[in-house]
Amino acid sequence: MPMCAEHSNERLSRKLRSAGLRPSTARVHVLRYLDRNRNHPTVDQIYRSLLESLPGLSRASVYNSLAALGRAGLVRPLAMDGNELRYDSSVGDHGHFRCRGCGVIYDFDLPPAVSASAADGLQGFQVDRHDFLAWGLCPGCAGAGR
Amino acid sequence: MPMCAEHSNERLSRKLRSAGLRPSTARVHVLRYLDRNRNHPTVDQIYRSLLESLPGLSRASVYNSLAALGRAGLVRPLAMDGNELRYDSSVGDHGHFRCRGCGVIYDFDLPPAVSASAADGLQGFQVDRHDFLAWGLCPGCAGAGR
DNA sequence: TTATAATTTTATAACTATTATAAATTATTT
DNA sequence: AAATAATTTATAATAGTTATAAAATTATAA
Repeated sequence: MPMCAEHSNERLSRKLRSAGLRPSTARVHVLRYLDRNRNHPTVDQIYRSLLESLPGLSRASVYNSLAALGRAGLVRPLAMDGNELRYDSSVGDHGHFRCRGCGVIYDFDLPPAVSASAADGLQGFQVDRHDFLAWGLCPGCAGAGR
Repeated sequence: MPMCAEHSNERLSRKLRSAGLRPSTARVHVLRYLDRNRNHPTVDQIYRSLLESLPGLSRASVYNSLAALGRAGLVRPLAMDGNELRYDSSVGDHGHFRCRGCGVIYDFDLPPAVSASAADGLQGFQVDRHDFLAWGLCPGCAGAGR
């Protein structure tokens, strides 16, 4: 049974090219990692994981790739606290909830009306991107009484 | 005509006490600064400005004060990019828009329905706080054709 | 009021995430 | 295949934040 790595690479390369980006090794791997890991990883998590299959990969290259992917709209950054930046490959309209108990960041659906009516308060502004962020306790941690 | 500095201090001290915080010099000054500067200042901006009237003030003290004020719900942190943290003394429900042209962060009203219906997607979650963030170009910068 | 305890601040150092730089490499174009 | 442009690497520098211990302040109790 053949591995489909080449096919997957081809698909990702095409995705990068059609977004106007060269499909460099680092970019393909970063994009694939984010496609497969929908848990909003930090830059460090991405770097450490890719390093196993790409010895010699540099942190700067991961930062560069993420910045390029972000500019192209293929991924989006997520800053829920001041320090570390996380990345999300789900580009569709959804919000983010961070649990202060377990630290997990959950995606949640935004009714289309939310984004639309938020825009009502932004007449005359040109909105490139938006996000609805919430903090608190997830059902599990709330039940555990934290 | 008398200055009202003492009155102002008294008011802020009471505000701190009723929030369960000791009205230390640093906290009073940080809170007053945020009350008067609604432009979402960075920690560094707060520190540098207070240093003029409070020589000897340390950065750590500003960080400590802001953390205490944040826990008490008197101010709220705002992270619109990965690096620097800003603070907002408007605790009411509103969103934030950052212009990539001039860098200004604008407040905008959120129709009450927005927060309510966003909560629909968070059944079972206990939401402590939330924020609607948007990025793009403000009317002025959009007009200037950036 | 004085003594005691708890909290807060200061000064400093350490840490972490990110950005900048220049040389080497890689990909694209001619 | 050679030339050009873009990307990556390795390293250093920067910036923002957190940790630590001693000193100072504030609150509580005698």
